[in-house]
Amino acid sequence: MEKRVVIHVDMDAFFASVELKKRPELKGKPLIVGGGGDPAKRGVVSAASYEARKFGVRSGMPLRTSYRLCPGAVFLPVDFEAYEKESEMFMELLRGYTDLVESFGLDEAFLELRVKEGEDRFKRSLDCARDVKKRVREELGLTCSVGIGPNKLLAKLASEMKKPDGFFVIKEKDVPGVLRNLPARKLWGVGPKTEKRLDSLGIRTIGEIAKTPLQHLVSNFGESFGRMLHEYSRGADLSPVVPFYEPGSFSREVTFEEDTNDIYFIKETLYELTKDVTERLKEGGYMGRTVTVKIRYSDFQTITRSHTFGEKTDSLNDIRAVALLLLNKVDFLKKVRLVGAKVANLEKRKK
DNA sequence: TCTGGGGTCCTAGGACCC
DNA sequence: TCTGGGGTCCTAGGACCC
Repeated sequence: MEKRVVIHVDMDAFFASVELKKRPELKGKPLIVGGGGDPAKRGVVSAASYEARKFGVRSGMPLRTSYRLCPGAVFLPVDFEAYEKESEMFMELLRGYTDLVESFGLDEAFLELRVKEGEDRFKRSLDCARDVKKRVREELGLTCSVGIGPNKLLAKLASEMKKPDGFFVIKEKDVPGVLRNLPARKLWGVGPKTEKRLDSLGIRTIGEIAKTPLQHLVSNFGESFGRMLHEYSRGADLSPVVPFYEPGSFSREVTFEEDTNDIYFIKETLYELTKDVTERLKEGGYMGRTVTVKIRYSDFQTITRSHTFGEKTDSLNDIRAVALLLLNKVDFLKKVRLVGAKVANLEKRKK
């Protein structure tokens, strides 16, 4: 019998660190990457250097807010191409250790190692993880945090523990001690909403979730999510490391610089978005069946309208025509801040 | 001070079929 | 007048991840 061990590698402040490689003279300064790089305009923080984080800047926060917290920061626009290039080198480096590498976004990956019965599971993973950190530093000039565990859930939790430049191992026997006092929010799948709902039930830590009877979780959170909370809070996770997923959808959306009720402008924008999505469809050799149009109003209310074709398609004409029909089903009593287009239900085109 | 963009998965209700 | 039970597909919305 083989056993597995999972390593999670998480690049530190990835976008910001790549920018520092491009502009070493900015080293030591607070650096905020987001949107078009103009903190007076709409956008959110994609990454902040640790110097900027000292001021309370966090990724996901509005750029304007980050400017208020840290007006002395250097603001830079997102340069996806640069990060994708760097990410590809990172993933390639990791694939040198095993075929079982699952990328998770541009800056994270899971590695799975298989070890024989009797062999110390963690010994080999420790050597591997140390080597990864060393080579990421030497060959990419970047630092990363690494976590090791018996599964993805615990490996990811471990890499979180000692950021930045961290290294941490969670074994099964450590689970009660390490997880017990962590806030519930740290658990995979627990976001702001679930955190609040748990709190209202008097549950604040992962240990408290683990002590809650399964039936109680299921009746409050549903069969699927309730069971998930029950298992994750005990450190249990059987999900495999999967090197490649077929995509399920392609989408593009834009937030306008200013809210608008100019229907022609919205239509024109939607046209461009469907064009982009269709191009990606064709490039990847996919066809889709479901087209969805998304509208976000100025009050942030977000609605979607979708249509499913009887046959899959990658025709710009079909997709555009349906997108416009769907747009007719939404009302424009309020101004619009975002419009989006998505094609889902993808299937690989037959050659 | 407002709140990006690209994804995944889940739920609930209705239509439709057997 | 009363009207099941199960399965599948579709739509719309929401939570969460990076």
